[in-house]
Amino acid sequence: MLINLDFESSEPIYQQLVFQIIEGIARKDFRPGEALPSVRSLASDIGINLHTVNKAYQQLKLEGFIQIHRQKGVVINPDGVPKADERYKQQLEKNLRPLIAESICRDYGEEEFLLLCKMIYKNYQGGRT
Amino acid sequence: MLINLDFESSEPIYQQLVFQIIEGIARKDFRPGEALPSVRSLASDIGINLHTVNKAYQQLKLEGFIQIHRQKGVVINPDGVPKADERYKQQLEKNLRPLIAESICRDYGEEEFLLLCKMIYKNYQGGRT
Amino acid sequence: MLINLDFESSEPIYQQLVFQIIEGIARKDFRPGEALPSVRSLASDIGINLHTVNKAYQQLKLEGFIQIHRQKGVVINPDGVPKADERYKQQLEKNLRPLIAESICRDYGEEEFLLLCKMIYKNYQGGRT
Amino acid sequence: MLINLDFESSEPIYQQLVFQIIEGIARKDFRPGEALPSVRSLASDIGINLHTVNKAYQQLKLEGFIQIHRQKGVVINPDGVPKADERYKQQLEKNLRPLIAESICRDYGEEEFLLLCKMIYKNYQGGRT
DNA sequence: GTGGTCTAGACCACG
DNA sequence: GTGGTCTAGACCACA
Repeated sequence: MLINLDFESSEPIYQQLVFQIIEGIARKDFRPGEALPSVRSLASDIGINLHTVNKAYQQLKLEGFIQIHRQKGVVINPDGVPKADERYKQQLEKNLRPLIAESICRDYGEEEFLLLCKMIYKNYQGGRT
Repeated sequence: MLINLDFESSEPIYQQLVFQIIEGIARKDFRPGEALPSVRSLASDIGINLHTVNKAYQQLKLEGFIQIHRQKGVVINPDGVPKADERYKQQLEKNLRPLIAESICRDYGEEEFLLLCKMIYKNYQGGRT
Repeated sequence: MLINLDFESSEPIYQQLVFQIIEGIARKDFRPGEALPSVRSLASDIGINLHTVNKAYQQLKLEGFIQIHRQKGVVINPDGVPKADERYKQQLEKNLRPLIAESICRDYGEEEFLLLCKMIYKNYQGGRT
Repeated sequence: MLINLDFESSEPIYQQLVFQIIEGIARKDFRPGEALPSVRSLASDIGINLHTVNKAYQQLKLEGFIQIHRQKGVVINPDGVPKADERYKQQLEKNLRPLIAESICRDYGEEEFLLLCKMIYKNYQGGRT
């Protein structure tokens, strides 16, 4: 399990961790039902506090990515991640708008932008490396 | 000038302000060379702290969107916004990755995603409303 | 004997087990004097730890629902469950208060609430299914 | 603001706190838009750690009871608490079932049970004392 | 001064 | 051994 944190970044560590795990799921490094390391072991592995890991796990649980079983530890949601609903789409649009607005200002054309997206998509769909 | 702030959001107010102005430029509500309200007047207009407006303006200046002159006040950069450079593209990709990774997890297909982007592009290119 | 456990729930398994058995008594699936499976057999039936079943049985014994005999095994209390006493009523009120307070906040009216209670009562009094 | 915590109870302090505030809203001690004490001041007032108060506030925020404004502090949701939805009703039923099942076992009749509920309802609707 | 984040260390319930 | 809870103390971004 590869976790790549940037301790210099202003992005909270727990959020970076959340994203790294989501990325792992997208890349199919983690399959539904697969176990994740315990709070403690992951924390010591990457050298951060267990509460930080716990916060990331709690958020992933809230969003339906993982399940936390008492004492059995943490597993990727065996039923798969909840599908995109209306709320998610609105959130996604809200997140995309600033990126696109700035791209327009900087003359970064629509074609280039879409190409970049496709490139990232392809990057994930390469599957387990 | 329409400024739409969400005081309940976890997004800092100064960042919301930064984005609203960038959006205005993208939508061509603000043209190069056009004047923006002074820190004081904008702050009192939307009922927020001077420092908050100032922080937003400073960031916009740093990124080349505006110029701040002691006498002439604040104007949209007459030379236009700096074009997208390599650094910007990397930053953009870094911002897009989490959005795309989560979309994949949620079965929100590439086509839909690209369609959403196009819609937002079209939305901005409608021009001055 | 139908036992329905939710291993993802934050409610401890032994408490779920306790409640399932209480529910069985309320529904008259279990009659006074009737035998319950031994700790061992129940544990292996539902695939949980011996200690977990034991903890549930101990709690049921403490509250007077069952009797545990070294030889005869576990039986539903032949004298019936102890009647509601003052202590029980206070406990019940303490448990109901949060539910009712939240219902009020959420505009879930008293009539609806009482109707829901009646429905649950009726549901149990249907008798052995 | 009266907060009554039982430090002996097995119920987590933060949950007791959550309930006390919900109770305050139900009793109309707290009106929509009204400010709540800051995390720090409430923590020192009742002699607990600020993180414990924070956890309670975060949960109340998640459930829509309060809003947390950056730096402006905490206020009761001005739009009122979200109405009871289907999910809430199911949760409520799930919480009521064990209470009712045990009542049936203990010969605590339906009439008495409903009377107790009504009593609690009346108790809250007395309004601000 | 406010909430957000992170660290550190401790105890407990659970299985 | 696991997650859940609580405490304590620190720094930072925000307004």
